Amino acid sequence: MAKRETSGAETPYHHGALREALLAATEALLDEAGLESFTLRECARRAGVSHGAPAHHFGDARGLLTAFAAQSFEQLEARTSDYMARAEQRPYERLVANGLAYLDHALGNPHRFRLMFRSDRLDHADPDLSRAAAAVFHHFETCMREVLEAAGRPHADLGPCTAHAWSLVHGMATLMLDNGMFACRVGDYEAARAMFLDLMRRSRPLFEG
Amino acid sequence: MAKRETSGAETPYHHGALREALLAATEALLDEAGLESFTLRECARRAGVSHGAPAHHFGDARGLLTAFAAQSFEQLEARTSDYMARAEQRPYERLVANGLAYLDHALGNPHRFRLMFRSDRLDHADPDLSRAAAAVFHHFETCMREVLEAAGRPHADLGPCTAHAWSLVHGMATLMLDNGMFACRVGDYEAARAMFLDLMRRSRPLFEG
DNA sequence: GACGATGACTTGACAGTGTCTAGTTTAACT
DNA sequence: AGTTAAACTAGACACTGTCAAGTCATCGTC
Repeated sequence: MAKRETSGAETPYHHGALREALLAATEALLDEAGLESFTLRECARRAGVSHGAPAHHFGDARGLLTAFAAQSFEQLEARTSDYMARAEQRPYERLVANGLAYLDHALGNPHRFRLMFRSDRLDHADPDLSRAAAAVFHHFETCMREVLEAAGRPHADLGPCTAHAWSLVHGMATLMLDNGMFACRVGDYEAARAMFLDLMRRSRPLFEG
Repeated sequence: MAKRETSGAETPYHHGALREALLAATEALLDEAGLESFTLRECARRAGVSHGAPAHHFGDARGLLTAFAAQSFEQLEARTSDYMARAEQRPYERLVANGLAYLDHALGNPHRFRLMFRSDRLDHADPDLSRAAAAVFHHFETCMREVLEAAGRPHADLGPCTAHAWSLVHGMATLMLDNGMFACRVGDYEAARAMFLDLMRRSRPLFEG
């Protein structure tokens, strides 16, 4: 080959922001066709780079997916903060807002949400990922703690109550995504949200005693 | 090639029970290394046939996985019946037994359980799969109906209560499998069962009013 | 300013995959 | 006995992830 392409400034050798470009391509690929049709090579193609380039930034496919999942957890965390800030500032309403953020994140970005819990494709030893995931959990736990304290319930209930609430919202989200059983198809946000709010209303005495 | 192998009865041309052999090989592969390292060709190898043989019985990889998932749902259904038969014959105890069967199935066969909800690898239009999955759900719903009736609660609560209980146990199972968050590692059955029983005890007033 | 060194990226190869097509073997049915 | 259809083999294709080796650009140092 001569030097590069004949024309001038297109496709410089150094991409400059390949890391971000690859993460963006991953997002596009996931949203379009899901994790199963995600391909490292296609990802490189979209970023306009050769198939071997991603290895330099992420090691292998698992590394790229792990980085993307960490980013997704951070987005969830941000959404959670946002919802809680907009909610009525009472403990239970804040908890509900937290759950709603979780649900909306799942239903709004199904493929991204599935990846976040696909332990077989992720490197759970990765510090970024585990930090981001733990942050989401701790946020949730903090909400629950406020609910229990306001209701004067013993601290010993925190673990079980957190497990209960988180299992509930996580189970709902995954069943809605991967099982048609709730008669609430993907995309039917309103029905899903209504169902969640109803369950949270019913569960209230469980947490507030 | 002469006719076949020189020796006599080994590897007859017609396998005789290839369908079952392939399903068994799938089970072995999943249990050993999970869905991600499952391979149609390796599966054929284990069954002692050529790589193209499975297509005749299952069409493609999705078809084989779908058939296996249907079988797994049937196993779950059988386990549920078993647990319920052994339980104390009171509505709530039967409901708890049902949930426990679900949990044990998930924790005892993590890869199989994950596959059952991997909608991207399954053909949900398959009648066997949808029938087997629906059977599990209806079994669950029937349990809940008995609880509500015994407690004299309105029929309108059936939907929400079923959704609640199923989300709870499904969420617990998946979070235990794909997230280390419950500090209850895979294999720590007793802690998981204890946690589930505790949550079901706490939730009792929610369902019995 | 020349110059190593180092990171960013390309290129080609390799083993492996799922699926397709065409061909071969066997059993079953007239 | 001869035909038909099912069960299975064998080879090809396009594609994948990863690896090794090479090329290109930039940056700090003399």
